[in-house]
Amino acid sequence: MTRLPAYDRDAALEAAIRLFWSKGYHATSLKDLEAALNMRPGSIYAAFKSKQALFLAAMERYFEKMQAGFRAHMAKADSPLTGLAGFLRAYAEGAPGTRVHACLLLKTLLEATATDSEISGPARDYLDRMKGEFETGFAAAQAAGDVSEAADTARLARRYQAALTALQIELQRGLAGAELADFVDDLAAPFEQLAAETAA
Amino acid sequence: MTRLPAYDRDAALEAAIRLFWSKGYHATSLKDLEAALNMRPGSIYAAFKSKQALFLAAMERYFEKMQAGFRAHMAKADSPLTGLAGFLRAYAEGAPGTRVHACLLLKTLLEATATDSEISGPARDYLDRMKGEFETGFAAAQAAGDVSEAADTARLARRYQAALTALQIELQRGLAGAELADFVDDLAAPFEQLAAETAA
DNA sequence: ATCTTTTTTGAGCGATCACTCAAATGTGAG
DNA sequence: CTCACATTTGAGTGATCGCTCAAAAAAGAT
Repeated sequence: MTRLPAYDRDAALEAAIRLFWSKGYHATSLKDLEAALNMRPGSIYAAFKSKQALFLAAMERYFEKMQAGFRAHMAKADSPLTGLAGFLRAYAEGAPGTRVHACLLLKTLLEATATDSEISGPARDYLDRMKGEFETGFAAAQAAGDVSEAADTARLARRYQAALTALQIELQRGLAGAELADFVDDLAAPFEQLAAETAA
Repeated sequence: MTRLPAYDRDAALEAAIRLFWSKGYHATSLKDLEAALNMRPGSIYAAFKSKQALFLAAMERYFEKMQAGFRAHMAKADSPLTGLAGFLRAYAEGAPGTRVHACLLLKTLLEATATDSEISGPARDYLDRMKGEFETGFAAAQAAGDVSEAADTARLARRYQAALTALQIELQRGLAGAELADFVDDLAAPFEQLAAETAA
C-alpha cells in the first residue's frame, strides 16, 4: 500500500559516488546533489539522512565495488602473484579518459582532517580493509609457491598498496603514454620478481 | 610616512599554510583565517586580494620552503644518492607528532578538481618542479658514479617522488613504529641499491 | 599641533550553505 | 470512490559563506 519511492537507491548512490569522487566532500553542495540525483532536498533527506550520511553510504558502496572488482580480477588470474601484478597494470589501462581520479578513499583520507573524523575514520577503515584484501592475495601467492614462506605478507601488502596509491596519484597528475608504461613497469616489477627469487 | 602595517606578512603566510594544510582549501573559512592570522577581513583583503590568492601565496611559500629544505639536505649529504635515500628516511622521522599531514601540494592536487583549476594547476606545477629537484639529484648521483650513465634520471625521479608520496600517505594514515621502519626500508632500498648495481 | 596618507576595523552586503516542513501528490486497501 | 499512508515537492529556515567599504586609528611631514 501507499506510494512507492520514485527514485532508484542504487542509481542515486552511483550518481552520488561520481559527484563526490569528482568534486570532493566539502566542495559538493546539495544543489549539486539535487541535480545529480534528480531529487529534491526533502527526498534526499528522507532517503539518506544528511549530506554526511549520504557520503558515508556512497563511500561504503564505492569500497564494496572496489573490493568486488579486485576479487573478480584475482579469480580470473593465472596465479595470485600474476593477478596482483596484473591488477596494477590493468588499473593504469582501465578507461584512460574516465579513470583520471585517484580513488575516493584516498581523496577522502587527504581531504578530511581531524575536524571531520566522521568521514576520515571510515576512509581509513576501508583502506585498511583493502590492504587486507591484498594481504590475502600475497598469502595465496605464498601457498602457490610464488612467494617465499618467510615473507611478511602484511609488509608486502603495504608495499603493494603504496604502489597502487602512487599509480593513482600519477594518473591524477596526468601521466600517460610511454612514461606511464615505464612507471607501471617500475611499480609492478618488484612484485613480479618475487616468484623468480622464490624459485631460485 | 603614514601608518605602518601592523601584521607580519611572513608570519601571516606561515599561519595560513598551517591552516590550509590542516583543513584543506574548501573547509577553511575566512573566520578560521581571521583567527589564525589575527587579522580582520578588511586587512586580509588589503594584504592578499582574496581567499584564493592567499591560498596561492601560501602554497608558493610552502613550495619554496620544501625546495629549500630538500636542497639543504642534499648539500650536507655524503653523496647525492645517500642524500636522496636519507631524505626519505629523515622525512619519516621528522617530528613524529607534527608531520602527520601529507604535503600541501599533494592534498591540493587531490582536493581540487577540474572546477577549481586555478589552484590545482599551480599544485601540479610545484609537484613537477619538485620532481625536477629530484632529477637533478639523480643526475648528480650519476656524475658521482653511483648511478649508471645509462639510467633515465627522469624515470628515477618519478619513482622517487612516488616513494615519497606513498610515505606521506602512510604517515597520514598513522603508520608508526616498526612497521613504519620496515616500510621506509622498502621504499629507500631500491635507490640505495643503485650504487651497488653500478659498481658491479 | 595639523595635514596627509595608509592601515585597521567591524558591521553588514548578497549569495549560498545544509536542511526543514506543510502541503501536494501518488498508490494500495477496502 | 474513499481512505490511510508514504513520498515528493519547493518555498523558506537560520547560519555561514566570501567579501566590501565607510569610518576610525595610527604615524611621518611640516
